[in-house]
Amino acid sequence: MDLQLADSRSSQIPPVCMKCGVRGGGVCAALTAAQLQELNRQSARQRIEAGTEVVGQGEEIGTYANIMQGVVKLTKMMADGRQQIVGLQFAPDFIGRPFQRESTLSAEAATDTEICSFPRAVLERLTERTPELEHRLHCQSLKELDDARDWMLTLGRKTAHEKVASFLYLIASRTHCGDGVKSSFELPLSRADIADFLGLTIETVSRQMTKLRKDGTISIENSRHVTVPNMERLVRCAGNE
Amino acid sequence: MDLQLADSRSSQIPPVCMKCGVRGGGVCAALTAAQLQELNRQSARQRIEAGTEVVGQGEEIGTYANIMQGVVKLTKMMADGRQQIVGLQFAPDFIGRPFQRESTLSAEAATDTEICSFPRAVLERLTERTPELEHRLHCQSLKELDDARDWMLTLGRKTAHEKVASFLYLIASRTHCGDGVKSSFELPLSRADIADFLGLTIETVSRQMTKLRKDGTISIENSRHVTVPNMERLVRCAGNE
DNA sequence: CGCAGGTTTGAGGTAGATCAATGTCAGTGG
DNA sequence: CCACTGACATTGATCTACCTCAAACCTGCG
Repeated sequence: MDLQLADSRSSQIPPVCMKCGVRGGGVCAALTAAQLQELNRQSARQRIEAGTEVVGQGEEIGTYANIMQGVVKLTKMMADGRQQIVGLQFAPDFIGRPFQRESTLSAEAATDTEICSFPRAVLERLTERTPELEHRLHCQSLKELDDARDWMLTLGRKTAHEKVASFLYLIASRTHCGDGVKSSFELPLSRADIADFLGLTIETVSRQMTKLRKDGTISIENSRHVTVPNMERLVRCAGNE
Repeated sequence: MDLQLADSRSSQIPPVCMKCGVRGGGVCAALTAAQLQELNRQSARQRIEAGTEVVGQGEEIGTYANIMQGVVKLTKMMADGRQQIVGLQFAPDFIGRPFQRESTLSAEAATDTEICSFPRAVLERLTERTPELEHRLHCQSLKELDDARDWMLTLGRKTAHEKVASFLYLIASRTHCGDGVKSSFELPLSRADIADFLGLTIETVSRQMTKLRKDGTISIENSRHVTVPNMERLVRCAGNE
């Protein structure tokens, strides 16, 4: 034990962690009360406005973070400005690429977001001592890898129609309010972001959305709010049969 | 120590492992001699012909494996037969998705391949006891994730010309024979596979290859053997500036 | 009201798909 | 040695899904 504090408070879970809605689901669940104390001493809850960058492509990684609320998009950009969203993260996901000094992508808040961030070094120290923490991080990496590969199939082999349906299905399943048949939700992304996620243009996204609306597959309350009367039908449109 | 054997031989690295060319680079490097013994008792070296499936999409995962030689492609298939390669693995990569019963993709030998395979349960038992092993697996997952995300940019935002150049560059860098300027290599994939990797058709791949040849960016000895006189030029074609 | 940011709609062009033919090369058997 | 076969690759002609460019349309806001 290289923890200096040994009084009774050191074994209490910090109040902010007690209140944290995502502690059970996030990587913090792997930590003891004492470790949470240690982490907590160097972490900061932050509100981040939509559109703000958390880490930049090519920048040194200074901090990691947990998402407490909101949606964060991971994007890659080419030298000429073409852009691709390569991942969407929701609470209680962990943001950051362990074991690497420089980020190969940029992380940006898609919606107004709350994160709990802490210095790189603190997490790495904890990871070395806590196999369960590395296990949690590993599981998250594997989940992200599964997501990425699913999306590669979408990007490489689906039509624009199927891509847009796949996207709506993805958001519906992450936001999961509804009864399994019907579903209604806010889109966390603008049309431009959706286009960057699907490898399409804004116009094509828009056209496919109106096509799905005219089909009756979805209805659009306003450009950000969508409801799906019959989920199975959307799944069929997405090509997942 | 729940290891039963305690004689001197139990602390020797098994002969087959001593001869193994990839032990240093693969996940086995995390294991003690005793653990290698344990793993070795249940593992099998296998030669696998090009085109043979190792695990199938939707099948239960029975075994994991290390690639000793050759190239393995990871593919996803839609219900109607459309297909996408979502990853290429080279020696000494580990094949398998830890902590999951059923495979969401299929792994198939792209070239004639040698693997060292072992039952799922053995690896999982070792992982629980050996944080260093999980760390190695974690690092491999992260590397695969980086690769997947790089490729998402390629799939979503690059032109057919750039895609083919990116593929050639990828193979050149993995095969790394050459001096950094010039490079010459065997393609481990048929035109059909390349098309499935790039989200294109065979015909488009072929046309872009001949275009690159007529440019002088590459020369094609035979359909499988390519040489790149100037690597930087290929990189420029790939859109990586 | 007018203006700005995001979204939709329209007209026309093009990269890449599709369909079909031809070419190449390693076997195989006469 | 040369014809025949089958798998794979290239080439050509046409078609279409998606892009590009341009205009109109919200919705909120000073």
